[in-house]
Amino acid sequence: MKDIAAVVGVSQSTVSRVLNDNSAIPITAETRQRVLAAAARLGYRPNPAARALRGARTMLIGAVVRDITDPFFAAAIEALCVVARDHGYNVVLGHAHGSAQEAMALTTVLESRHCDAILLMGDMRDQPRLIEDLRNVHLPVVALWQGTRLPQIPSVDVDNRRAISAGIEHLRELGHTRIAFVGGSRRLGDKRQREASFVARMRQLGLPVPEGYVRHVQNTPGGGGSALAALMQLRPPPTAVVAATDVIAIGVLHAAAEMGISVPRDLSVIGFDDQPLAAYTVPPLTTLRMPTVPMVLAAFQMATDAVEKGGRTPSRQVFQATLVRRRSTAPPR
Amino acid sequence: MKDIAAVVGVSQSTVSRVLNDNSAIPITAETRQRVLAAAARLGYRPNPAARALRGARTMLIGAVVRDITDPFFAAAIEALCVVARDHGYNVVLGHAHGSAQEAMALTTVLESRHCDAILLMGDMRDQPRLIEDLRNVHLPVVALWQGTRLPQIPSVDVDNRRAISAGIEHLRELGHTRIAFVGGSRRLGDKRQREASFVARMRQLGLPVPEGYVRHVQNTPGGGGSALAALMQLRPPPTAVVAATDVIAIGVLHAAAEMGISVPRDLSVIGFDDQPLAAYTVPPLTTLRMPTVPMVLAAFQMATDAVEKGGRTPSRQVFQATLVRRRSTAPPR
DNA sequence: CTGAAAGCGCTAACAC
DNA sequence: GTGTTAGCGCTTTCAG
Repeated sequence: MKDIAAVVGVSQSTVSRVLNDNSAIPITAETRQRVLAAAARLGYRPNPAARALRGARTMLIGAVVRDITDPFFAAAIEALCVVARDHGYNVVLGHAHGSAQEAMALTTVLESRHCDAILLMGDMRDQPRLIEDLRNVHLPVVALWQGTRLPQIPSVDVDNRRAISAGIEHLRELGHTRIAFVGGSRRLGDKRQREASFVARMRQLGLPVPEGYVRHVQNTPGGGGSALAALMQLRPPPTAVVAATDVIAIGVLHAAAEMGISVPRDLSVIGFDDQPLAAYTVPPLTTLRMPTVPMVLAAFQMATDAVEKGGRTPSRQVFQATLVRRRSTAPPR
Repeated sequence: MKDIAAVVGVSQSTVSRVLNDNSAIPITAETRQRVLAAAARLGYRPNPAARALRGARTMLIGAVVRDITDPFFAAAIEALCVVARDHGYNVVLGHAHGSAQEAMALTTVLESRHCDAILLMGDMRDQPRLIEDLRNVHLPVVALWQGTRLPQIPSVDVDNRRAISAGIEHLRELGHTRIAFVGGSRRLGDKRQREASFVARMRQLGLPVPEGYVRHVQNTPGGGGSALAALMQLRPPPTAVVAATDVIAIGVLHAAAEMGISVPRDLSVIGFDDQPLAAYTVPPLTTLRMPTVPMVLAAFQMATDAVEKGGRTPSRQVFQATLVRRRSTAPPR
């Protein structure tokens, strides 16, 4: 910028004013043109670091995500990228994979001072240090799919209770009574809520939840597969499975095919999320659709509002999931 | 930092030296302790902007990705996150989705001055402006899966020719001769190379490539489905399909099931990438495994080496894909 | 309307 | 061993 000031023969401050379109301070049209021309010619690019130093926003939003492998979160991140870019922001990715590297999470957070705000995607309660750090950092933080209320942190969640109820209702209408649930191994966030909701709702409807009908596995297709293997040993085995996520449901579908169990004839399967591939499984997966884009948008706006207004307004938005009927569910034999 | 200097009663530079573990300049153990204590008490966090202003690295690496929806790229980004964090870096996501918003790509790049280096993931040739910008920016750029040699830009690629040959070879050993190919709609990067390799190799083996046996569709499951529908109208229809990506292959599997075509009995399908879900499709997908993690690591190291050494060393690394035999391929009827 | 100058938080010569 | 000082690139009063 100094260079361009020198070339044009004006002061740096004038250049700054032109380049920032500072409407409060009028500039001669001619000066403006000369500056603009010189800037273009010299290939001037503002240095964000210097701007940031002056207290300007970095236009970066941090996303701390539990597990990027999960296609559901991948889709969420994509949504965030789009939303962010539409608002002139870019996204910085952190991830809090495995509590072993918890110490490293610290670094992630420290580095995140680059950002104007932070989005927590997924439950981070097993990373107390991270949350502690976040509380100290003087940045807006919004929790998405935290699945549990974190004091002082505004959050955007899905109504797991109603969603799971809708899933059970669908199966019940088809005539199922022996319904199993496959949830996450660590009892975290949404998965924990879904499991609790499942048990509560089944009881409420007077449906049995026999020993072994609620399983905890890793949130992977492999996890879903091993859960199904175990479920099919039970006497009597379930005629339907509600999976806590589509990833698990995909594993159930896969394992069923391997075991020669026909879906939906011998077994109905419901997933949760409606991730992009859910419509293309064999058979297509009936699932509870997460309104991912609206949720991400809401979280983003809560975050940027907080950046602009400065204040932290602990609030909470809850979205509803909707049942998508495809062909992995049918009446029991 | 000024505060902590004031509290301890030493100069700012001393504080800086302690906090940066500057071993060249010795500090009294006692002073160090006092500084550290004060820093902890005051909850001091270094301001990265100020550091960056001094010319220090931002420890951010930019990833410009073609399409984050693609689970393959999602996996690649995850790999990058892990690699980056192991080296103290964070990842900034840009994306160049659709050439309509090409102008916006400019912004992405401008913003990317935050970063120490940039990784291009996927072919960006349809975004000439982006590439132009990148050339002007004085940052190390490494292209991953560019699928085409970009002048002056070091790249990491997979050997599409050999991979596709291995796929064809596998089908030929099983006894297939009527083999179709489903590739990307825009003739870009890897997908283009794979298609060209397919045609070349088939000719070389003296196998027919009838009219309509090479299809161009969107890189989505839906694309794979519509391609299969078209292929099955052909007389004679193919007995095997080589898909340019697993995403397309998943769509083919799905469509086959819908159409009552049994895989692998009536049709063999080969994918490309071995994305996480490929092992859990119904039936499990035979595919050409991309060595994603080594490739990402290589690209990351090329980028950071360039950051450290300062020089741009145009170079190119090529990795081999390996055939993973699962159950979507079998001898033709 | 434009210029001069201070300062954002930090580092690195250089001096003591 | 520690303090002083200048300056990274930019914005922003405050004077002209």
